[in-house]
Amino acid sequence: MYVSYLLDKETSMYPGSARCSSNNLPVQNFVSTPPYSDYMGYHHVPTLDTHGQPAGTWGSHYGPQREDWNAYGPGPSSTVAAAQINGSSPGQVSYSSADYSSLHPVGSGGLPPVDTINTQQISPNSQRHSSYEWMRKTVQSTSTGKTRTREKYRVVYTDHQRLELEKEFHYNRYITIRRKSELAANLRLSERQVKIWFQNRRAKERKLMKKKMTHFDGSNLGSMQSDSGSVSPMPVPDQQTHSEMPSKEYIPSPLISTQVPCTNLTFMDFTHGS
DNA sequence: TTGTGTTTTACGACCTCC
DNA sequence: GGAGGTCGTAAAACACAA
Repeated sequence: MYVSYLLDKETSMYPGSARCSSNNLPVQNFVSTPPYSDYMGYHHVPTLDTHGQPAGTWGSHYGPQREDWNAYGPGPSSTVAAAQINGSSPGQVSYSSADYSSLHPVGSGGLPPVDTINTQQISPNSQRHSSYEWMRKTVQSTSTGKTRTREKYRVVYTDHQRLELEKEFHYNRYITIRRKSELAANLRLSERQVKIWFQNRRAKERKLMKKKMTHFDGSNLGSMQSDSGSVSPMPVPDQQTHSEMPSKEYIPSPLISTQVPCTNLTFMDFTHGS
């Protein structure tokens, strides 16, 4: 299944990375336990607790929501860094998909003030996060002349954030407005970040499928062909027709297997529980 | 340690739909 | 017109070979 793939990927991808080594809990816990044995049949049931932890503290380890990070101050970056590296781990917490918004209304949860987080103290990557000086600077794109503030440019999501996003992605590749709002609130991300993450994730999937198709082109393409002879490994939404795009009131279907493509790398056994 | 390739966030341009 | 889609791309973050 993909989540285990993700986790395996994560552990192999960041064997000694700040993400893993600093989080202490999330990834290690995920991997050391049976790969989401209780997650195999992920159906978005409200009682789902992927970590065997009582849901209820979701998001408490994340800083304030970063929607546009109004002042572009040091807070958000240190927040994310803190979320990644703080001994308090997102992995300790879990959420119940359907009801976590009620459990954790936005802005609640006793989130620690961002400015109370000492990034130098908590970050093994302190060489990266220790100074705010670089954040104050503005990056000037040489080709376009566009400017971006560095702290705005890119943050690294925690393993936990990414895991939850992946889970949601497995449930449905197109997130509803409501779920986006819930997820954003509970992951301490902005809705925009969640939206963009899904966009990027779909792009990644298309890229992988394209890569796969080019691989099959030279080998056993025949096995990928449908009865009509057309190659349709996955229902890629047509940009022109948006045939796969959800309507604004799109209701996610629990029939994941009919919506989520199966590749040997990604979406496997998601509805079969083993 | 360093150079290089890949992945991950984030954005802009452009499109369709409501 | 706004929201959200894809596509292309920038650049940080990361992995890994030399």
